[in-house]
Parts: sequence; structure tokens; C-alpha cells
Amino acid sequence: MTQSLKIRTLINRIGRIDAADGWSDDLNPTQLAALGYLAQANRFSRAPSHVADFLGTTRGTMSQTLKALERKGYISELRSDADKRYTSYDLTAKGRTATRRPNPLEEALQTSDPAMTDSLEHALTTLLQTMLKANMGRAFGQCIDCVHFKTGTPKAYCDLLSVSLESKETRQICHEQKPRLVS
Amino acid sequence: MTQSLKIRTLINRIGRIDAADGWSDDLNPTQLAALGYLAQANRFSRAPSHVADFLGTTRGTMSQTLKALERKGYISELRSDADKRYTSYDLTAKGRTATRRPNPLEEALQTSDPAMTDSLEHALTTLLQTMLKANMGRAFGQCIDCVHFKTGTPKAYCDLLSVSLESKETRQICHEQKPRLVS
DNA sequence: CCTTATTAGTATCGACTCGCTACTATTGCA
DNA sequence: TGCAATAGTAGCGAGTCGATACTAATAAGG
Repeated sequence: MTQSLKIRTLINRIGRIDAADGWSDDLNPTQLAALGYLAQANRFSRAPSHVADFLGTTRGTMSQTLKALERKGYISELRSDADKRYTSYDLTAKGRTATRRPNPLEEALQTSDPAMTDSLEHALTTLLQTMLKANMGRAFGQCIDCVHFKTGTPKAYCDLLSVSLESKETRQICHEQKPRLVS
Repeated sequence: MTQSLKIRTLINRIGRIDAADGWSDDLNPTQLAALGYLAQANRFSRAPSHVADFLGTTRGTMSQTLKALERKGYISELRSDADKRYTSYDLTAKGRTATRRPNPLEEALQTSDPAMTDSLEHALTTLLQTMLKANMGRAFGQCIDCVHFKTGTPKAYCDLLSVSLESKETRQICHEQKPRLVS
């Protein structure tokens, strides 16, 4: 058994165990993952196609998942006027509380050695980056780490979308993000 | 966004992306994961309940998954005479080739810094261990790392099941495994 | 300006997983 | 011997999955 197979098995299993007992009342793993993404994404990145891209599934499947979440009252639809094809989703109050449930994975991490979690985060980030590059996938990083991000006073600015960013937004996820040179 | 949430998101996403394009001809992620487990498990650990335990699902679901795999010719059923409740599954030739398909996750790992993959494996193992302890889950480690494992000549021995082990078997996964003191 | 290509979202199909409950068969235990 | 525990399975309803096909809106090119 090679090391890469071992690591692949570990990631797969941890993800499954986490998903299995992460079933909150009436949310399945995919719905919870979509909800978690929406909670972190900025206002330009909350469309069905973005969530689908992020989670590696299709627009069709994600469209249904989001409709299910809406039906249950976790998110609300917001159609765009500028581009009438575009649909965005916002979390409701119910949705926000659902993303903050305690889970064994995070609890285990919080009692772990900080040096270990640091190197874990770095290794996983690098791994994902490599996989995405091979797959032409998007990074979905934070604005603050993006090539299009410009600091400014009083507000930061996105060169690509030509909009100024609230300070909270600089640490949200963007589907257009292109990682700046990383160590 | 806390670090533990970041790591949880990373693990979840890597697992999904890996599963998404790991769809071989007619195997879905769960079927592939079950097949991968069966390929690594020893002859005492290939029952539906063991696979279910390993993947964090239920006996009912796994029973169906295994029936699907059998129907497609990837595994074959093997009923026990000693305990007539017990059912075991073996991989067919078709099943063995299916577990050896190249995938972006392993390819990314193989081109990574060995020091990083070492620390990644260690961190993920520790994380899983901690989660399982909180959940009373089984470790599913290899015989060679088990408290019941005794070296011997010419064959190693399992103190719990009272059987001697082929050298190949000492590095297979066992559902009864109890990790020996780990660094 | 008008045609064509592209994009975003959705509905529908069949196969399957998911948790759940209920049931059978076998074994273990008192 | 009887009763509890265990292993596997069938069936239910909800939902994901890939695939395909469709509509509506926008973009691009002549």
C-alpha cells in the first residue's frame, strides 16, 4: 500500500465520517456543504454554477440542491437585474445558525497541536492547488490573496470586477480568485 | 473564518473533487470507496458491517452497495460455514483492476515534497484517531500496528483471533485492530 | 441590426445512496 | 430452553448523481 493511497483513503474516510454525523436535523452532506460555501462566498460568487464548481458537481445537481435548501428555508433566492440569467442565494437566519453547529472534526482540530494544524492546512492547500491546476479548476481563494486585489483607503478594490470591497469582503471566497504568488 | 473550519472545508472539497472525477465507467464514489476498502482489508474484515463501519454508513446502505457491486461483477459473495450469518466479499479480477485507476489526488501527491506528504499522513492519521475516539469508532489499522499482533517464525500470529498470518496479511486492514502505542 | 454562439438556470430520466424501520436467520448467553 | 444480541436484507421516501434537453438572456460577428 503506497503512501499516496493511504493519504487518499484517509481524506476520503475523514470526509465520510464527518459528513455522516454532520447530518443536522434535515440537511444531508451535500446540502450542508453547499450551505457552508454560501456562508463564506462573496456576493459575486453565490450562483448555482459557482457552488457546483466549488463542490465538483454539475449545475443541474446543484440547482436541485439549492431549490431544496430554499424550500426548507435555509437560503433565499435573489435574482439579478443587471444580468437576468444570474441567480444568487443568500443565507437566512436559519441558514446562518445551521452552519455553526459543533462537529467532531473541528473539535478534534481545536485540541490538536497548533504546529500540526498549521502544516496540515498548508499541505492540504498545496495538494488542492495541484489537483485544480491539473483539472483546470478554480481556486476559490479569498480576495485578499488574489492578483486582482488592491489595497486602498478607505476601501480595498477589485481590479477585475471594478468594485470597492468592504473590509469584511476581503476575506470572503470569490469564484474569480487567482492566487497571488504563494510561498 | 477559523483555521479548523478552513481545514474542514479543504478536506471536504478535496474529497468531493476526488470522488467527482474518480467516476470510473459505472462506479459511483461510494461503490469505489467500498471496493477500495475490500482491496485493503484482510479476510476477517470483508463483511457488509465492516465496510459500513469503515465508511461511516449503515449496514442497510452498504448491503445494497455491495449487492450493486456484485451485480456488476466487481466482487463475489462468499458465505461462511462457521457462522452462517456472516457474509464476506472478494474482489474479482475486474474489481482489482478498477482499484488501480490513476487519479489526480494520488498523482498530485506523488509529485509533492516527501517531507510534506509524511507530515500530512501523520496529521491526518492523528486527526482521524481523535475523531474516532470521540465517536467510539474503530481504527481499521494494519495488523502490524495492532496490540494483538505477535511476530513469530515462520509466521506472524494474531492473539485475538488465534490465527497465523501470511506475511502479506500483516499489512492488511483489520476491523478488530487496536493501535499499539503510537508516537 | 440581425443572426448565431455562448452562458445560466432548470426540468426530467434512471441509477443509486442515504437514514430508517421492520423482518428473518443465526448464534450466544443465562 | 428461552431470550437477547447480532448479521444481513428488503422496502420506504427524500435526495444526489451524471446525462440530456430545454428556455431565456446575453455576447459576438457580420
